[in-house]
Amino acid sequence: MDDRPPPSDDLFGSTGLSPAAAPGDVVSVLLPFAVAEPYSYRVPHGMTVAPGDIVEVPLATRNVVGVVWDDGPGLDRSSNRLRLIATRFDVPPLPTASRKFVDWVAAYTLTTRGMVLRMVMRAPGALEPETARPGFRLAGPPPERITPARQRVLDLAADGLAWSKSGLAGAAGVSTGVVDGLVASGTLVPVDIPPAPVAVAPDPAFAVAALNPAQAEGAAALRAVAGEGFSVTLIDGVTGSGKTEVYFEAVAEILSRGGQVLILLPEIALTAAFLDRFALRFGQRPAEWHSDVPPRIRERIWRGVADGSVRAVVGARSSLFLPFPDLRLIVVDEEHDIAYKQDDGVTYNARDMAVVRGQIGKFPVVLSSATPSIESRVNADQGRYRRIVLPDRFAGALLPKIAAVDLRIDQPERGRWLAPQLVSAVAETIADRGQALLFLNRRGYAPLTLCRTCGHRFQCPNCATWLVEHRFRGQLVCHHCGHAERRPDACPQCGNEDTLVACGPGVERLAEEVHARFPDARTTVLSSDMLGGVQRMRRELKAIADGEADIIIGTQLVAKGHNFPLLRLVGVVDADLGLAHGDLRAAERTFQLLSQVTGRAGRVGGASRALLQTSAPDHPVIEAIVAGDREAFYAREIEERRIAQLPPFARLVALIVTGPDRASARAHATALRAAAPFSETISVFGPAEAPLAVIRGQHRYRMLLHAPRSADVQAYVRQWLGAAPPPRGSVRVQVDVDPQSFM
DNA sequence: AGCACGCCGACT
DNA sequence: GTCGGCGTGCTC
Repeated sequence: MDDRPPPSDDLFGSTGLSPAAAPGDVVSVLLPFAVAEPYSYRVPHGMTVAPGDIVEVPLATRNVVGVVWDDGPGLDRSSNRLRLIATRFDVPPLPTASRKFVDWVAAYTLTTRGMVLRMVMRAPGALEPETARPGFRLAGPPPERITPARQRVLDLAADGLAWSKSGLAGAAGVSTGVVDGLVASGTLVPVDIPPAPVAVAPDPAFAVAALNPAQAEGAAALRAVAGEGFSVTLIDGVTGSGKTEVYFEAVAEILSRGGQVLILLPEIALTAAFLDRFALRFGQRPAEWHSDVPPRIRERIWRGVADGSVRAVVGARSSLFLPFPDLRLIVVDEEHDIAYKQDDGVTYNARDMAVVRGQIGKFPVVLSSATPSIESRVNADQGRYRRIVLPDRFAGALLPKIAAVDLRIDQPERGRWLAPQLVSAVAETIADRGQALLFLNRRGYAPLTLCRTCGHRFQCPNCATWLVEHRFRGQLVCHHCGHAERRPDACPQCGNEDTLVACGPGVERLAEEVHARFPDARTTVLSSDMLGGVQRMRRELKAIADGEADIIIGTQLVAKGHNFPLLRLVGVVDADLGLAHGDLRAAERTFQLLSQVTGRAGRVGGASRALLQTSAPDHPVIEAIVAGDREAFYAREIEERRIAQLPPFARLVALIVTGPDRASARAHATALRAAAPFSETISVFGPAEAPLAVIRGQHRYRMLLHAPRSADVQAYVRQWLGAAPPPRGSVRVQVDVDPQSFM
């Protein structure tokens, strides 16, 4: 996102304060699913409603939850057939800012407002009043017969507080029958236990951090903008420079003024450690919001956010849609991360939408990254965003020395993946009691399995992809749809045994080589498909931090935020991996990933180094990483984007046509292309079969729309889709505004 | 989102 | 010959 116009009221029609609607009046109600527009309902006797009120309305044969919207009545057919609102929930109304945000996101992403509202209404139970838990309190006369068990219960209940039955029995070491007996005798009386608060207000003064001069300057700048309406600030500092401490000061400022804050993180896996870090600074954990939070807790957080009692939320991109009545700051951590752009039914980029939410709510937005996205960097360079640069590593930690290993000269042996130079570096490091990290962004054992006799390759039955061998599990797995099959002993095509060969390396295969080369080293493999889930992962990370491993082998996830204090060497096994396909952001992503993973080394004390195995040591991305010259990378990449008129110097929209067979997808894509309106400035490319031609049995064709920054691409696409024949059968058209990838 | 309506395989 | 699979379409 960049300089596109701020959300303006005329985008949504009437947004002025609508008066409460009285019985007999007709109001618009937006429903949380893919209906195009709000429906009209009549307000029944004895009820008044206003925009934002959450209501239950009849729809066909059942009742559904919806939100009274700001639109005027939209139905022109005889209004005496309108149905009545069934109930109005006794919960705070959805704030005006949230409603404007829903409208804006829908208009920008070209989805229906209902689909966006669905992302707001993701805690259905939150609308019911919170049920108090039944409990008991000491109040009545002592029982006629006193026993040792009864006495223990009474001693505990003497505090006069409300106890749950099981809690009281458990603490007294008796069965719940003893408690029942005391209830029967009237000694204990039933009371409601009020629900525990889902999050305690953080204390902005709990543990104020000691900041270095650069951090202090940044923190002061952020505190200054904290009350000044909308702005965007990019905190740009290398890994370990203390960006979090700086934006925590902005968080503290807002908390001390009584506002709500939201911190977005790209990955759920990172939140646990982050919550602890937040608690160290603010004395309390913030509320946590992502898809793995259990439904009960989700409901309570949703309610707490809506009533203003939850003051700080840390969450995934979906937390942008929580019903904050008084949000005054959003921080987007690791703002460059592509995890912010995804499909939750609506294709949106949470970083960009956070900026929009700030514009609507008139509060500051902070973007933080060691490797900012090209978009954010350009916005900062052109003065649209404030930029805070943190140049140094904190507490004297040094940046690692980085060198390339030229695989054309220093070749690994056949069937091996580590070049002699990297092998000796690992040997030296572990001999010296340091840890070595080998990074390979490929899960499993081998990315392709083929038959040496007949050439058969194992392909996914649902996708146009090769199956990846996972040897520990004995399976061949598709990384796109999850299809898994047992790895056979014989080739399914020619029937020959012992003829299947694995091609290329994955982390499992790399581990095999490491075990062979360093049989005495303690080796750990970290991969997102690791058995044992989050718990196991947390244990492994702690074990590594405690020095219980010598060599760590990992995929992408080791690059992200985890701190390995003993790490002395990072080896990137295939630095060229991300540069292979001609994606728009291939160079940017590779730069970011390599910066992050090499930044794992030497965070605290001690000399450290990183080695990048590459067949293209003179590639600009590799050169920039080796030279430690971020600015060279940014300057060059920004200039290339400008010359090629690619984002952020132009706008792109992808249209993806999917169908159950190649012919139907292709036919509709062709028909759609023919309907594209003529434009002097907007060009449409394609359709072409997508690089991933089939996913989950869906055949895919892509078109790409290219427009100048000033163009209203949404209006163009809306007109285009309106002019095109509607897709028939199970053909679908997916619109992706600002696509991140061309796959 | 649900729920009904509508056209093609395995059963009492 | 029916029961029912879920593909498609509609709900103020």
